[in-house]
Amino acid sequence: MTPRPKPPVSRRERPAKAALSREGIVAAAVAVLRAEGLEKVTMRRLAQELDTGPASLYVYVANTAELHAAVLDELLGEVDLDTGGDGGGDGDGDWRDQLEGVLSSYKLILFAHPALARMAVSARPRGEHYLRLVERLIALQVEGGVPPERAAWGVDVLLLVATAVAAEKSTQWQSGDAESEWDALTRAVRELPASTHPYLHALGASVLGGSGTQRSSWGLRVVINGITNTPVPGDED
Amino acid sequence: MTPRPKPPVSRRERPAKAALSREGIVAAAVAVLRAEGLEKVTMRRLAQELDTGPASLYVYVANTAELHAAVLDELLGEVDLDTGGDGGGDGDGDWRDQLEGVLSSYKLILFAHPALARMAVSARPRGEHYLRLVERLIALQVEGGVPPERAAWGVDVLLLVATAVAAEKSTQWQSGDAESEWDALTRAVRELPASTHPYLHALGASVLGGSGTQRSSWGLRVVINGITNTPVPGDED
DNA sequence: ACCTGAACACCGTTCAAGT
DNA sequence: ACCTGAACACCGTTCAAGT
Repeated sequence: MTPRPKPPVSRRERPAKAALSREGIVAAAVAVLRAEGLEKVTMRRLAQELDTGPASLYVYVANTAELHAAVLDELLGEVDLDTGGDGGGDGDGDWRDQLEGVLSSYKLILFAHPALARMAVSARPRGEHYLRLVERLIALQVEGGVPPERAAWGVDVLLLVATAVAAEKSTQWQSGDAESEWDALTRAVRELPASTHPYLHALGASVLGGSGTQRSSWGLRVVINGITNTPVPGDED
Repeated sequence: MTPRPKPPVSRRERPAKAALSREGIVAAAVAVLRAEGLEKVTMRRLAQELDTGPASLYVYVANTAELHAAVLDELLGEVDLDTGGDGGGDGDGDWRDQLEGVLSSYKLILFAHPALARMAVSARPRGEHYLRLVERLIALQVEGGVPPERAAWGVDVLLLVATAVAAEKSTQWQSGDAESEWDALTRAVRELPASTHPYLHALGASVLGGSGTQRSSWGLRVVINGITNTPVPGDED
């Protein structure tokens, strides 16, 4: 709680006054992200971190949004593409489990960075690590028997759900008053008159985003099952 | 393109110097939202609109996030809960169509307000209009034969997808250079080597969020079909 | 080319002081 | 109680000027 001023991040990575470069800027951004969160990854703060003025960064980076996107792609390099399923070397675990595994690895990264997940929902990344992930997700589906075009549509929904779940859950734990907020919601929903809101009255606040992990993995399975059961306009399964 | 200063929104609704109130603040916020977008719905701007200082608003509203949430719930009052299906009076159109109809009405509102959709992904609303929508979505599922508890979990995923699709699509059209951005992405994906990215190479950029309406309604059907095919931990269908 | 100081046009939120 | 002026501590981005 003591708000004493923090020292600049990672003095070691910046020995003297290194020349500016896109890579350097992104690296500094990742460092600040890890240490203090995306809110602090601002042009002004980064400039300070790199011993220059904010204007200088605009030579290498178009704007803040582009910078944040680059940061996300950097982190996406850590997604484990070969997890899930039987985990053995011959790689024929159930493709659904593997799909879930990869997406869980993706979610884990976003869980650690709420604000990044939020960003990813609206501004779809397109960096190399992201494309690698997309390729893998399509491959797993096709190996599982999903027609390629449907798999291509499917990857959109899969990533959408995984990203949105991360964006949602993460902000839930973030605000300190999570406990009392939840109590308040529970009470409010339970007090809804059964006459106008029979289901909410009966089911209670558990409706609105309950127990985390279980629900979110159910959500992924819903999408996977949905994909295998829903032909796109061109195919008939 | 001429950036001449805009006059205050809706001079008529604010005849003299009305007393402050939560309702008044939210109403002013909605007016500014409609006229200039959520980015302009700031404490300072609203204070100016209401002829006072920003500090005064904090008597009625905890912070900017809470204000934005209230604005969203206000708009959600316009969701059409009885659309889709056969549209006739006896109301027994297919429940899936009705579900799609209601969610489309929800999406339409979010499409008009990109920034609001973005917000809704991470900070789930809990206002009265939102709860009405949730109740309706559960009811439609249960009428269609989905076990109540599963329907409760399902409504989460349905709203997640609808909201995220709106958040995503809307920001896509927003940036003026949408056309050239899209071309650039297409080229980049097509140029990926077939050796490392066989599927992306073959399928092209259409993978990453193609033709809008068709895809997003497919996404909703995927979730609906997924729900009917995926039992939750407690039930066996 | 690349880099920068300084400025423009904003933010959210708090707090002591007033009514 | 309710309201406010003024301040604190920030933002992104541009642009003319320098090297």
